[in-house]
Amino acid sequence: MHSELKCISRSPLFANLPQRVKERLLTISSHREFYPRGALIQQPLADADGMVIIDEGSAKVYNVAEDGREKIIYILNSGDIEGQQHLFKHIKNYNFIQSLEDSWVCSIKYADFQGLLQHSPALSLSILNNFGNQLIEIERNSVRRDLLDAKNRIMAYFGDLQQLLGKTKFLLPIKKKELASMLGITPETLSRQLHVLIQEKRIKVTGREIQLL
DNA sequence: CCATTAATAGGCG
DNA sequence: CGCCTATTAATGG
Repeated sequence: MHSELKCISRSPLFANLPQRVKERLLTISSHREFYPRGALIQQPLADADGMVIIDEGSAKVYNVAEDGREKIIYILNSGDIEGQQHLFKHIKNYNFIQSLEDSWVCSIKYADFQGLLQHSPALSLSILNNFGNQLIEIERNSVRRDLLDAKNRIMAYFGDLQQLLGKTKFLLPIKKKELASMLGITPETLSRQLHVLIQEKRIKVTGREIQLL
């Protein structure tokens, strides 16, 4: 058991699977490819018929509009997987995935993975739960975008981080430009609303460090 | 270091 | 609030 097994075990999605299933996963996954900061891990229409797992590092999943503006769909961190939706349907239009820092990435071919799914109820359940969680997150973001103004979207995001990290003081995991893209606002609006929030004594900002008051 | 990118500021619709 | 432009700050090679 070297880094290959860790690569899969590290992901919450696979961590609690029986040992033999993990071992099978190993045989169908490619192991720890290195992507330097800024490298494209996947791009649309590329022949990428696999799921990716971020072993170490982080990446952004995004699309670009005609005018070149990019919209971040979500951020992947260590242990996160992307692309499992294509397990059930082959869609040609993939998103861009770009590493945000030097990262190590594993991948699994759909066909292989599907075969394994049929033999492991535990793995199937694991995938279902992952789908559920992802759906909840997407719905929540969607509601926020529709119902909250920029300032409250920002605070809602900070609230998430607070809950996730258990701290009221934390570093933003991404650049403010990218945060703006995630929240569906412009960097200028983010900058301005942060100032408003500071003046309202609701937060304190030092570079990427956020302190909730 | 310098060059590029990110962040902020101000004006306007 | 988004878009545009100007200026400054941060980054990374």
